[in-house]
Amino acid sequence: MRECCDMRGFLSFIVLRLISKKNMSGEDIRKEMKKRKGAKPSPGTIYPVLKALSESGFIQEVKDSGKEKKYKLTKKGQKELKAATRKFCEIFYDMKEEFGRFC
Amino acid sequence: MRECCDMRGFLSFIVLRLISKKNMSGEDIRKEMKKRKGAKPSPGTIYPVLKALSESGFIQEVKDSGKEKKYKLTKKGQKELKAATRKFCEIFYDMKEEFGRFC
DNA sequence: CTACAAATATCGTATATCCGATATTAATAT
DNA sequence: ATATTAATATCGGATATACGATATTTGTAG
Repeated sequence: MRECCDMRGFLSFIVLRLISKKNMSGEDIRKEMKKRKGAKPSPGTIYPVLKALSESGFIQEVKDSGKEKKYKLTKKGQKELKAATRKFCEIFYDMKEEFGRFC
Repeated sequence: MRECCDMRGFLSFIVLRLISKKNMSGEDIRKEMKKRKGAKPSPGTIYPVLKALSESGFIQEVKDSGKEKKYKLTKKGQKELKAATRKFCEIFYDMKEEFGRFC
């Protein structure tokens, strides 16, 4: 249901955010996470997420040269991301100060 | 290990943040979540988190009149919150714009 | 065409959220 | 003292992260 406080969609949220900025493959995402966090998520983490997001119709494969499989956001995915962002901000509306201090 | 991208500590993160601002009981936290999200987390969600946080030494019961059991952050909890905030900002450093638009 | 390597896919396992339901505790009202 | 009620605690069950290991696909080099 994910009605109330379910924080379990955060990895999907992050992936959606990344893909929304630039078409990305699983490897692209893993590299970006490494840049941000210092460690790559394991393949067993990222590919199932991509699959689920794809099956939900939020992302879509893009034809591309090379062996990578790039994804782009669908219309549905854009709506989902917007809704998720709103929720995120409702929970963390008071993070602004910390963003100033830590980021 | 929660080394890389484990987003599964977010509820604890939120609870730690709330308690850091004001000593709070489980009910206080549920009410605050309702204010932010429109729905209360179920008791089965919040009390186990409080218990785990307490057993980890991050929060501590405070004597209080009334039937509520208020918690405060411990020194260890303060350190944990600071570290968690830093991690949070590393992942979401590019949320500033959205914070402007949505919050 | 074949070998290689990179990217992707899948599997088994573990833990952290989550919920609803039920039980317990404890302050208060009668 | 007992009943009421709010707060807390616990339980069973579900799903979303996570990992490491293994398998499969696919582009490229030879």
